[in-house]
Amino acid sequence: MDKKSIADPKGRSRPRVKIEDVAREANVSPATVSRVLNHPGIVRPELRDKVMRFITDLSYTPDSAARALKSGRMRTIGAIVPTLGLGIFAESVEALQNRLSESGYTLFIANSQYDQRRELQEMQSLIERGIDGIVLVGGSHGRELRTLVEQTGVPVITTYVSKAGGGIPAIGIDNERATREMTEFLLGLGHVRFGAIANILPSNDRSRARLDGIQRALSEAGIRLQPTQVIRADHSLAQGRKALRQLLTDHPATTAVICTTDTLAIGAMTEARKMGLSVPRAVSITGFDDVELAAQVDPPLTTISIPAAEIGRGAADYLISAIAGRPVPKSVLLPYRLVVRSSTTSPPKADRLPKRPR
Amino acid sequence: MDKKSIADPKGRSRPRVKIEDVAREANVSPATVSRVLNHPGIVRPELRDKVMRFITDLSYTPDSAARALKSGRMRTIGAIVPTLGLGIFAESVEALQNRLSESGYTLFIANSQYDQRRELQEMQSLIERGIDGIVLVGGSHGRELRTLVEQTGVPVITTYVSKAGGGIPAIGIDNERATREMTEFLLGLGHVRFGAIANILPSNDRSRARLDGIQRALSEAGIRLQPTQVIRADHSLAQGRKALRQLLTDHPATTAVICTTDTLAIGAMTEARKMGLSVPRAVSITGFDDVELAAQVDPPLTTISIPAAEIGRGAADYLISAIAGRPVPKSVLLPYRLVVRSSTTSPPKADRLPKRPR
DNA sequence: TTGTAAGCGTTATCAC
DNA sequence: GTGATAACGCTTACAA
Repeated sequence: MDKKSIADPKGRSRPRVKIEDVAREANVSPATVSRVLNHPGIVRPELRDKVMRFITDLSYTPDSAARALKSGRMRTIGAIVPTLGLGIFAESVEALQNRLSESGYTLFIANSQYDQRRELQEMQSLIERGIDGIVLVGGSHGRELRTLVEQTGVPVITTYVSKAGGGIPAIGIDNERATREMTEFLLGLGHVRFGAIANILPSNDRSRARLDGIQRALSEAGIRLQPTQVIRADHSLAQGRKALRQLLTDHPATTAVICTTDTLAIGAMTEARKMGLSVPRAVSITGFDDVELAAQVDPPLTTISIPAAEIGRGAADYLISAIAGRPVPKSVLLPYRLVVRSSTTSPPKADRLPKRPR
Repeated sequence: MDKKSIADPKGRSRPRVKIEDVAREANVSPATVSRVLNHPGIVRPELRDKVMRFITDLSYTPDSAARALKSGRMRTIGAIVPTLGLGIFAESVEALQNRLSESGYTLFIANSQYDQRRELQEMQSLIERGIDGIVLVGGSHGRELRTLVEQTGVPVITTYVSKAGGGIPAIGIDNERATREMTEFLLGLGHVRFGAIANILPSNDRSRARLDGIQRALSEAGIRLQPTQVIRADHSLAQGRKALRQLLTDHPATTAVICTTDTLAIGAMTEARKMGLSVPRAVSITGFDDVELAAQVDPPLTTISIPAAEIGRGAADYLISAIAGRPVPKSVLLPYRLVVRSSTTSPPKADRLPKRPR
């Protein structure tokens, strides 16, 4: 019951110092102390300095609950990511958090486990907590979430994609364009027998877009990917391995395998080697994300590098502006980068001309 | 200025529904509504149900700021981790978050970048926000942080270690014992020429303890590790590679390399292969953490598996109990597990007997 | 068991 | 430019 007290060195607890205490010591009104803190410009410099001294002397810190109650702002941002276990999300979240704390905001983090129902729940819980803004990942979110956003008017931004449904602004890359470029790169190398490994989930529109990019580039080149040339997999190394084995069992002539994430690609490379296939000589493999490991595996992985930290910072800046009522862009398109390493090369000579094996 | 309002479908904004609105509709006093929410047991069942109906009908949600102001509890926990980029932390944090949200708590996450000053700053900022409890990683935290904890009386628990300084309770494993066991395992295999790769930082007592365990087991076996047999490295694959190269350049006869994390070990394995050394035939390499990748690399890595999710859940349970004033354990020791895979074997015959090369 | 009313610590609208 | 004062929405003695 000794609400908001501070235990002093001897264990006794004294009450938290409040604005009134500072006011009394400094011989001013609480209102002035509040002004010193919130609108320093409108108070006489000498008085302001004096008050400031007492604030630091008494080590007064405003009660955030009272402040929030009065002002309606919690100075708090929420982020809902599919999982923290992916280095790529972690990097954005760290950048987001760092940028926010520079501006006096604190970050709530929730994870949805790639489940739209959980995402909605977490969103509701954040809104109930009076969150000032929300960061989401990807553009597929279900109608309920979108109406929740509209009804509450909370500023929301979605990340890793270049556009999201329902008028939600986005910051990220053009996933489809990126894999299209990757595919064109492989086509340029002379590949004609492709396979794709994708972690498709209803809530994962990044992967969906990446797969679309592959198929689009291929069909523009007159190549149609059969259903069995596209393997769905959960996002893990083990699934990447399994997917590659299945793909090469069904289509042994495949010379290029495009994966929608590095994790899948690295799993696929491991399995290829285990099957006695040299990468890239027998089969070229590509990833997406450019995680730390991608450059370190053997052979180093050809992949798409995405500006994860920049996405986090950009999301922070967007929300801070939106909350302050400043004008904000509809969405922000960031550049990705095709990083060519050693997991890709031209196909074995015999395969360069489409010579269908019987 | 339309504080806490909700934009209705047409864009007009109506005020947030509050406890008084529910009370009026239900023909009861605000106090009753509050009681229904906070102490359902003490209100007559029929009345309670009736009020509940209005609460859901009006979709009333208590204002958390007002609630916090009045009750002194924010229903919020903070976690300060060195970095989110490590899968092993991410796993604990997710488990922590999931357990907390089951109990109506929300999680603030901050990252310290392995910097004690930043950790202190984040801690202060969390405390100013009226956080109810804090999760830390590791046991080395600087005096200032410890006095802050004592003075404010905020419940704190530290994770991944079995004991922390300054009377802060801990939940985790015995890092030193784990590497001692690992070292004894390698000794049992017949190794006598060891090397260690450790990511030592002042703030990282886990690594310190792990290194101590190695040295202790070795010295009990009559083997002394020379300074050049212990390579310090930052925590990255690239540094693991570099460290291995240096170690084997200075001590080419080394047959066993113990690393304090899987990341370092995997980097070391990559480099060993590049140097033309077979793992484990020429050199055995071990890790620590048992990340997903450890089982997937070639050869699969012998390592120590730590119960990351359990640490997260345990930390949540601890804090929830502590906040509720229930009795809590001084600290919790969790079991680790030595996972023997294929990156370790007996040393080449010639090396089994300590036969010093000139 | 339920209602009344007094704050919780702050900010903002008034006067001065 | 500064000082009273009235909320902000809720919880909890205390009274009924």
